[in-house]
Amino acid sequence: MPQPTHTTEADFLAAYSIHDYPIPLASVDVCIFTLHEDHLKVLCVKRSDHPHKDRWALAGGFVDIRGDDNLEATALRVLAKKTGITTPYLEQLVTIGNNSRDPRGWSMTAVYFALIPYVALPQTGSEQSQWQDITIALTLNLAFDHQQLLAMALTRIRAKVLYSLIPANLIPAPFTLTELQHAYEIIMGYEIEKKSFRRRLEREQVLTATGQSKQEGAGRPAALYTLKPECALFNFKRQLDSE
Amino acid sequence: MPQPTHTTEADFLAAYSIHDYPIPLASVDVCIFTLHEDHLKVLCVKRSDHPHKDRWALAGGFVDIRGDDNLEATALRVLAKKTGITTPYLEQLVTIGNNSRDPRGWSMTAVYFALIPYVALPQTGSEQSQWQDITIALTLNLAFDHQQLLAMALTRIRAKVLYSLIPANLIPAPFTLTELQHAYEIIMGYEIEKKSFRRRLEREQVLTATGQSKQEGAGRPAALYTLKPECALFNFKRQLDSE
DNA sequence: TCAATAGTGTCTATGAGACAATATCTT
DNA sequence: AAGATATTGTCTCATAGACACTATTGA
Repeated sequence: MPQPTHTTEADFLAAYSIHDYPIPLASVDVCIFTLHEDHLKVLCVKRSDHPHKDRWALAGGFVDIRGDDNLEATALRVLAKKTGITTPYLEQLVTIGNNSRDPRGWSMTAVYFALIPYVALPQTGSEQSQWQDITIALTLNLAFDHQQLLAMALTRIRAKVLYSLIPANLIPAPFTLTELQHAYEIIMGYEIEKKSFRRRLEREQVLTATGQSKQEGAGRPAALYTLKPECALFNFKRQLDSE
Repeated sequence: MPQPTHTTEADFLAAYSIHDYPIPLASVDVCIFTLHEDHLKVLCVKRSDHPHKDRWALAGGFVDIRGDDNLEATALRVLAKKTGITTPYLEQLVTIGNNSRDPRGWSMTAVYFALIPYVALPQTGSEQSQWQDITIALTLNLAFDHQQLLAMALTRIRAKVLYSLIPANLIPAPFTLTELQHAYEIIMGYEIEKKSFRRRLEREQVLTATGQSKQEGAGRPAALYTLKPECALFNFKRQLDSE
């Protein structure tokens, strides 16, 4: 790709056009997770248009370089459109770029995952979106490479659950310690020791007691807590047993 | 962005042009690390052209959608061009996309870091590349947002050194346990206990003894090992103390 | 009082840190 | 033998798991 030589940067930029070279499509896909009725769910969208019309897919969209200040803004726009939620836990998972994932051409997608407390989905626009149980979603033959992206997101979440506080982002606050532990157990797929679980939280002082309590049927009321905002990204140094 | 409706996917794709919408520039940047003379070094390139002409930068380049099968191929191409190395440890770090990082326009870059044993740099082409000591590199006022990218790469590596085998990728194989431990210590910035270090390696059986040994001046010869290929991505469950 | 749920006490097991002791080289 | 470097033995400490025990509520 030979280029003329320019004396100043301004000179160079004035002559520069991105259309001199073909460039990839740029998109963002978001695995939006929540917990509902004792199951981990992911938001799936029924595609209303080509390509892969009428197949289920993850939430996603092209980067709008006029409207989106940055990649995260694209992710938040996609998320807000589908769920109405504007302050999720949002983490970049991976970026995939190749010529085979999208029939429209060489495509580069930044994949994020978002964790939110359950909300009923507003059905906006022509695309139908739905919370799908994870085990179901993995059998839906999702569009593009979304099956693999979802699998990667699950792998990441199941790794992080062992040493982070991410499940706190999947349930409404305030929550009881039992509710929080239950969120961990649903993601992990097995039960953990109540005492170990509480000891870690206590030792690291990552929760705030609201002073309120909540009663589950009969039995002693449980204290309610919130996650300290400054501890949202806290990582324990030692992991829980991986079964 | 209104679009006509198409009956079939083939119909849709035939009418599709990526130039209907403006899209970001797509690039890959690579923090190439090595260990040399008891220091962690990063490969820096003196930019021979605008923008940021004559400033130091990380290795990087635009995605070539005709030549690169995928993003990793772009990273490997950049790496091979600068170092001649084709089989590095290569890990995706983060992807940054915004309108401010590159004066040429909205730019999306997938950032990788590569870990390689030291090699003298072939000086190919017009751009001068050099191994820079990390502490120096952080003061070079790198081009674009490369200062931040380098800082992120360092953060990632210093986190992973506590529970992974990544330092083994920075030294030539085979290596002695003392050499490997030294690689860890350079990255960590403090010394660790020989016994703990060796115990972990022994317990997890992640190294292969070559049967050879190597003598460092006077003193007992040290056994030589290589990293088992299938353990390249092994993670210890517990971390070393973070000082 | 009993059932149910929340919360605690405490013993064991694992694996990291500390550091002393032993082994195998060169000079 | 002395000095240097490699390798191992073993005690201590921190933290997770197991599990029994106590606490507080409604019926």
